[in-house]
Order: sequence, then C-alpha cells, then structure tokens
Amino acid sequence: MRETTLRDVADLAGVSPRTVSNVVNGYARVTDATREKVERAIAQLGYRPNVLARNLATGRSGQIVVVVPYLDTPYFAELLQGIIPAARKLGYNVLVDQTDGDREHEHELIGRGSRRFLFDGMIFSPLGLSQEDLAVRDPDLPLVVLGERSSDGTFDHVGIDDVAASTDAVAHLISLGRRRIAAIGDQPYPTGEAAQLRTQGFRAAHAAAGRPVDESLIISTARFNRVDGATAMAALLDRADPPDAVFCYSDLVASGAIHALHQRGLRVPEDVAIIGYDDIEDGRYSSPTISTIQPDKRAIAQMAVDRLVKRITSPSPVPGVEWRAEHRLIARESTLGVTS
Amino acid sequence: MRETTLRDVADLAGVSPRTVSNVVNGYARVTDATREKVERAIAQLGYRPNVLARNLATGRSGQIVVVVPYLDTPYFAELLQGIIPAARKLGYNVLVDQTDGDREHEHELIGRGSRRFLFDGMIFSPLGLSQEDLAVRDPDLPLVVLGERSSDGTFDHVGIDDVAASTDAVAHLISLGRRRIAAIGDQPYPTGEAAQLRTQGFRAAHAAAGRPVDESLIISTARFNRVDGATAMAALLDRADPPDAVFCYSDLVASGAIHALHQRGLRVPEDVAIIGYDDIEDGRYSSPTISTIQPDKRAIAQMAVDRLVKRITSPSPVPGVEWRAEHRLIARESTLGVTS
DNA sequence: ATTGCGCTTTGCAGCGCTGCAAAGGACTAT
DNA sequence: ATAGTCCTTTGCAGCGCTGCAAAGCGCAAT
Repeated sequence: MRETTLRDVADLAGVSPRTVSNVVNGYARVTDATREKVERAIAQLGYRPNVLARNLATGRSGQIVVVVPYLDTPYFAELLQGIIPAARKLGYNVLVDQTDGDREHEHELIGRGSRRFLFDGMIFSPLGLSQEDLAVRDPDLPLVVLGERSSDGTFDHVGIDDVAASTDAVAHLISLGRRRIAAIGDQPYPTGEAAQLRTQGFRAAHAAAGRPVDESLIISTARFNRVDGATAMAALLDRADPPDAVFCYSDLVASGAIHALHQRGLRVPEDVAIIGYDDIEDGRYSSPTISTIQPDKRAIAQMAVDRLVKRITSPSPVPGVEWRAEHRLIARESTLGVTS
Repeated sequence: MRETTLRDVADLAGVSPRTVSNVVNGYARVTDATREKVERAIAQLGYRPNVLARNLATGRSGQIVVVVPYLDTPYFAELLQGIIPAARKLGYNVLVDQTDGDREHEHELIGRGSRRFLFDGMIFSPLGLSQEDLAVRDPDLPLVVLGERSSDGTFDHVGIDDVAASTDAVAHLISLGRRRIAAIGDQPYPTGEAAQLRTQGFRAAHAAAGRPVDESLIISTARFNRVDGATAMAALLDRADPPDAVFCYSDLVASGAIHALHQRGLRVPEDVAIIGYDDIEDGRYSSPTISTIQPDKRAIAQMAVDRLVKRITSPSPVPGVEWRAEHRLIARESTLGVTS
C-alpha cells in the first residue's frame, strides 16, 4: 500500500495540495474552518509529510551533523550532551558521525561530497587533518570547528585557550613542589595541533618558574587514550630517573597512566602526581580522583550551535569568529592526595 | 552560483542525463568512450550528485540510524564501534541519535514520524519504552532491537542471555565465599526489563546455591550510571548489616559503588567484592580493575547490522528473529584482589 | 453600482534524480 | 540483401513537496 501524500489529503479535504501544505507547515493565514477540515483528513489518512521531498523542494534538511574522531571518547560524548539539546531548541536535528581520526575520512566529510545535501551544517572536531587540509573544504558548507585549530576566517572556531590551560595545569604541579615533570600526549606536526599547544603550555609553565625543560620527559603518543597513557607511563617508569609528576594531555591518558603506576605498586600522588585534561566524569569517580583542566563544555556546545545556525540562516557570508570558552583547574586527589 | 546538476554534465558531455546517471551509479553497460567523456565532464564541472533528489526518486536513503538512550554511556559508544564499520561495509551510512531514555522521545522515533523517510532502517536500544509501547511502532520501518526485550515477531532482537549472565556473575561471588550479596540496579516494571532479568539471575544464583535472598539487599536505581551506583552503595553501607559483595547491573554502577567504598576507607575486594556488567574499557583500567560480564559486542553489532540490512533489502516480510550473543565472566581485581 | 483593498486559496512549474520501456545502432546469421 | 539479435543510449514521466505570483472572494469605501 502506497504512503499517503499531500495530494490524497487534499482530495479528501476538498482543497488544493498547496493549502494542505500551508496547514502542515503552519504557513500563512488559513481559516479555522479550512484548517480543521484538513487536519481531520490528515488524521483520518494517517498522513505524514515526506521529509525527503520537502528537503528537495526547499534545499534544506533541518539536520546538522556533528563529526567527532571517536564516539567512545567520553569528552565528545559529554560535549554532545550539550550540543544536542541546544540544536533541538533551534529546530535542528542532530546526527553524529565518527571518523576514527582517519584523515581520508575527515577529508571526505568536509570536502565537496554528496552527503553535503543531507545536512545544513557541520560541527567538526578534526584530528587527522592539518590546517592545510582544512583549506580544501567545501566553501558552501556552514562549518564550526571545535578544538584547537584557528580559523582562516571562513568558518568559526570554538575551543578553550589550550596554551593557557596547559600552563595552569603544569604550574599547579610545580606549585606542589614537584621537580621532574613529564608530559604525555605530544604529537608531531602537522596534525597534532592540540597536542602541540599543550606542549607549548608545558614549556611556558617551566619558563615562568625559571625551570629548565627536560626534553626527554615529553612523550609522544598516537592517541589520547588509556592504552597509550599506560604504555607511556610504563616507559617513563623504566627509566633511571622517573618523573615525580605527569601532565597528561587527556583524562583518559591520565587514567591509563595511573593504571600503570598502580600495576607497579606506586602511589598517586605520593610517588607520582598526575593531572589530566577535559574533566570527564570518569575522573571524578576513579581512585584517586583525577585533577584536571575543566573546559566549559556547556558553553562550547551552546556557542558552536549558535554560530552554526547563524551561519546557516544568514544569507550573506558571515565572518569567521574565534571564540574561547572558559576553563578551570580542578585539583583532586591525583595531585593533592586524599584530603579528609 | 547554482550547484551543477546531472543535466549540466550531460550537456557538456553531449549525452543524455540518463547516461550520466548510469555512469555515476555504475549501472548498466556503458562503453568506455562514453564513460570517459562523462567522467571528464564531471571532473571539469565538479559535479556531485544530489543525494536528496536521488533519495526522493529511489525512495531509499542509504542511511540507518542507531538510537541509544545515552551517547555518553560507554557501553553504547563501544557497541557503535562495531556497528558503524559493519554497516559501512554493506554500503550504509550510520547516524546516531539519542533519546535520553525519554519515553516520549523514544515513542516518536519508532512511531510513524516523518523522520521515517530519512532512514532505511533503525537499530534501537529502548529504555523508557515498555513492551506495549513497542507495539505502536511503524510497521514499515525495518527494526532491530538491542537489549533485553523479546521480539513480537515483527522485528529482530539481538542481545545476550541476561538471566544466565547475571546468574554467572552472582554465582562467582558465591563461589568466593561471600555471604551477604547485594544487587544494585533493579528497576520497577514495566520499563526496566533489563534490570528485572538481572534481578531474576540474582535470585536464580541464590537458589542454585541453596541460599535465601535477602530482599532488602536488592536496590533500585533510576539509571545504570555512576551517581546512582555511588548513592546506592553509600546507603547500603549506612545499614547495620552491610553486604560483603555487590552485583552491579552495569560497570558504571560498579564504578560508582567502588568510589563510595573508597570514600569510606573500605577496600575492594577485601571488605566488599564488586562485580559489574558490560565490560567497558573503563573497568579494565580502574583501580581495582572491575570484574564483569563481557557480552560479545562485536557479534552483537555484526548481527544487528546483518539482520537489519536483510530486512531492508528483502521485499517480503522477514520473520522476527531472537538472537543471543555469547557472554563471558571476566574475573578481575574487584572480586579476586590483586594477584601477582 | 463600481472600484479597491486585504485576506485566503490556488495553479503552475520545478527541485534533481531514477525506473521503465522503447529507440537506435552495430553486427551476425540466413 | 534482409531479418534478427544484442548491447548501448535515450525520452518520458514522476518521486512529493514548496516558491511564486496570480486568482478568487468578501467587504468597505466612493
């Protein structure tokens, strides 16, 4: 049996298809009598508009897509908790896609692909993509970039001040009297911009305290996840002069590092203090609880959606905005120890 | 500037639009000469097919949606890691939506809404919806349900044997000599079916060991998350006769419970043994590592996608299948203690 | 009685693509 | 030379909806 269409409803109600459309969309002025007739017909036939057809006719889909590297990274999952309701409130439906941090895939998504037509705009958190890659993006696609890139003026960028936040984190370790501070999570140019900014903060904090940086304590990892954190920590502990504190570039890395420490029977923070980044829920429940940098996720989410929708609805080109959310240092047990 | 269309390409290549379509879709036999002409024109104009138009014409969208209660629940995030590649391999794009476990919202998604047209099928993990609610679903929508419901024969159901798995978990605690075993995560009828099956397993294990069940040790929670786990555990510890082991209905609940124990200076498993459910990555890294029930997530994901695609592509009605994936008991530190 | 106004309703065309079936063309068999 | 066959290419119509602008209509003003 065929799906009922606008025309079927129109026939039953004795009006033109256009009028049914007007009722369905709440458009224009429709007399109460007409509206009621049409609504009765709709109910009777169980009519539902075909969004596909509507989208084709209007050229817009009412959907925005949020593209993240990994859905199983709690930071993104938590960010989405802010993005989804914010977008819904503005009448947009949110769908999520993941790239596995794969450069090809990311490229395809921001490039001039045919999926373009499915979405009115995109909130994108790049990982494998370098700044140059971003240049080949589809200029038609309203875009808000999350994270650490800076905008070239044709899209918006929303994030926190990574250098300042990282400086705060490391300064905290220094203020606790730690002498040999390692960093886990650096990544080489050109793709690891987030990581490089954090390393920059790491250096800045040392400089501000008049301390030299031991370059051998800056450890690169492929990803910001637990496995890599544990592996890097284990490697540090195998050395003759292990660190007494570690700045981890994400809470997941920190969680992995703590795991590696516990496996060797070392105590956090007595033997090694750990600070993470992102403030995921996990860190508030782990043992010890993880000191971290807390970005204002709600503000980031709200801002990203606002900017994107502005971009979608504005007929004229919108200048790219660089927007920094607040961040806070949250000191917990992994640096302060158990306080009671 | 207008987006280039099939017709533009046809004009430039000197062929009919239909032929361009054939080339684009790899349809039919097209001579190499023609194909090359067309491809040159496509490249020259930077043509990309309008998926919206294609979808309208074909009536299919090539997208499937995975609907989960909460994206920030690691179990779902991990499951998606299996679903997304499996679906991609079959030519489907996966989009994710979350319901917040809200019954209204879930209802809307499986009902006869207009979003129906955006997706060829749905993999759905219900939470707030009761078995009766599922009955009002859109019969046209190919559907695979994850989790604990049983199928009414009009859709497929994929999950593990929750009763058996829960029995295994509790039997493990009993075998370790624990005497007062609590359960955290029960939920009342009619929505909390997953929880009820686990409670059933909890009872079954007691019965098998010839032990009575202390009903007061079965604690209900609103969700399977950390906060609720911590709160419930704290309440148990406030009692005169606290348990010496707890079966938590998810690893998140277990994580919360362990947190509550540590806050009181109690040791896991020496004072209280904890077992969780789901085997999320978190539990492999926490201190102590969390014993758990490991569902075969990869198999669940693969099966869900296979069944859904079969349903989408089959012209005739497909009978509903009830499919159970394997599960394993993984004993870690939270029940065995630190072994070295 | 005629004109003009404002509101509601309508008809038309078209969004860009594909399904279908038939037309065209090259080539082989008779 | 003619008919038949097979493969490639095409034309048409339509997916179901909305933008646009004009038509219809009731009512007040002249």
